[in-house]
Amino acid sequence: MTTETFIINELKKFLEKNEISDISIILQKPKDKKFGDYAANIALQLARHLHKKPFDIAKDIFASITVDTRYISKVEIAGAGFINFFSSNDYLFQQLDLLIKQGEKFGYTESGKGKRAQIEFVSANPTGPLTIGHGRQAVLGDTIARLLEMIGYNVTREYYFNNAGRQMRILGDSIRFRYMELIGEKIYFPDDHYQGKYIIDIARSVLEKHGKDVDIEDTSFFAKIGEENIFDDIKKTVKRLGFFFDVFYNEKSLYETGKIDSVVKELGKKGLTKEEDGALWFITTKLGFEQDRVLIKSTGEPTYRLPDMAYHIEKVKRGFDLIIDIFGADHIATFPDVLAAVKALGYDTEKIKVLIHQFVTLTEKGEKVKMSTRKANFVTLDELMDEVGVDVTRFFFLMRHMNAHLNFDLALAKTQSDENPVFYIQYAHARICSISELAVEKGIEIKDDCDLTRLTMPEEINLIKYLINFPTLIEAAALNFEPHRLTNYLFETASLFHKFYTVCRVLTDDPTLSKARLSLINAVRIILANGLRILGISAPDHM
RNA sequence: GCGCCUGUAGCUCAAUUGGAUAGAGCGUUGGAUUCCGGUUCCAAAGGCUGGGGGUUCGAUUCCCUUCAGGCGUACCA
Repeated sequence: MTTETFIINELKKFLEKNEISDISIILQKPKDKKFGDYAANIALQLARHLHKKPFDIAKDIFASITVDTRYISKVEIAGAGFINFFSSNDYLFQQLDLLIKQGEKFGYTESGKGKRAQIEFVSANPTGPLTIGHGRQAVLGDTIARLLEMIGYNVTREYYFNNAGRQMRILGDSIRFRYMELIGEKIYFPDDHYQGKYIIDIARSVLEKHGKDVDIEDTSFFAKIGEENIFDDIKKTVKRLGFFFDVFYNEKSLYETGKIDSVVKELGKKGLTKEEDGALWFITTKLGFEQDRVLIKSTGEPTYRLPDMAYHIEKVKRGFDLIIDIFGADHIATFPDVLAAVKALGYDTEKIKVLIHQFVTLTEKGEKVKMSTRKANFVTLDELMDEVGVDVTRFFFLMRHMNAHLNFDLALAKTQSDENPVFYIQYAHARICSISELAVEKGIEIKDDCDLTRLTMPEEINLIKYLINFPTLIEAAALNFEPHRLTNYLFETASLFHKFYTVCRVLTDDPTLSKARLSLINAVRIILANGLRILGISAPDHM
């Protein structure tokens, strides 16, 4: 049992005794230490209910609580009627011991055990290298997947793509024109085609591999080679970021298996489609939307919407307990009607969570840099990693709430300075490793003779309290899909460690104290390493 | 016009999902090292949480309104 469940049980007893049922007990962790380690606002909640002053209710509750020193050391009433609980040191030491024994396993929980999650992200069509915008999404998606794995989920990382249609024709033509240019033909390169240098590189590779006799009218040949090249690069970029996709889902397969047709038919049966101006429309106005949407253009080509519906139906059918879509803010309007169709056809959309992240604003020397694949004045994800490294790239993308615009100051990111929090955290890890090595040199070894009760300084106790909260934090970050909580937590952990370090010497003349402190910093190292692992960031022994 | 997101210290951002005196980093100013890694630590200054109403014991958080910025508002994806 944890202190938290102990306190909740005590409060429940009070509620049962007074036959109160419609109140949920919420324990908070006060920011200010003088308010204890856990605070209950239950008396304030009950005030209206019982028509009594909160403070008087708090007094009644206070009287009913037994102080079990295995969990708590004291209870206080404060303010208008908060009840504050203080953890006992016995409990802290026991949890610290558990942390050290579990080591790299510490932080795993089981609330998602046996459940399967699918998370779809990046899903960029193969028309160019991944940009910084994709980078934010890639890192967010992978880290959310890692967090879900921490709480027991089995996670499928999925990439959905479309290698047909207008965009691919433009890609094919872009390469074709560059190829013609290379073999000495005079060409006009249209403004709305892909301008990037990578197109010329691909054209050159076509020339090297296939010579000068390629059919220069065959757009689809060039498109196919372009797709292969670009996908190879995308996969390399993703690998470099530190993960891989389990599934690349080709939109085309939805046509081949008849799933697209079946969506059209089913929507038709429900009376949700109509033909107008040669196109087939989805009558979204029947479902409460402002305007109807085109499903199949008058040219006979479907819009993105139709395969998206079929794809999401497939996701539900595949039996996942949790389905996550990550989109950039520019796709904000594209999913409500897709989900509405899925729902209208009788599939459970409750399991689908759509996460929207805001854009990355790239600034260089105070000037905004506009990103566009078509125009090619973008900075690619690879270029960014070349400049600042994988660790900094990942951390920067994760440290902000995804709803907030991310201001990526390229100049600042390029300077690998101490302004960067990732170095601060890694430095703490390296410093601990260094101390531990020195301890070994001095012949100080911890076996089973470590007396944690020697840890009594406020800096030590604060550190322990913060460390043992790690599993709770992971759980919250995972369930809310908020990786930035973990970056903040690790920064704070490093900070508490550095504060401890300046006040408490680890290797002293007192062998039992030294061993206790060595255990403590080992616990810090475990937390930093486990946390960084979840973020996909290295935890170096030396820097 | 309408929809979604955002607005918190000079700058970049937090705030335990409605809690107690709104916190960090950078920057500014001033300090700390005979000793385990100074890429560290301590302190000071800096705020009407964009403005105005409301809901209640209590609001940065929820509701209304207004202002500012971003993204959408396609027979592009």
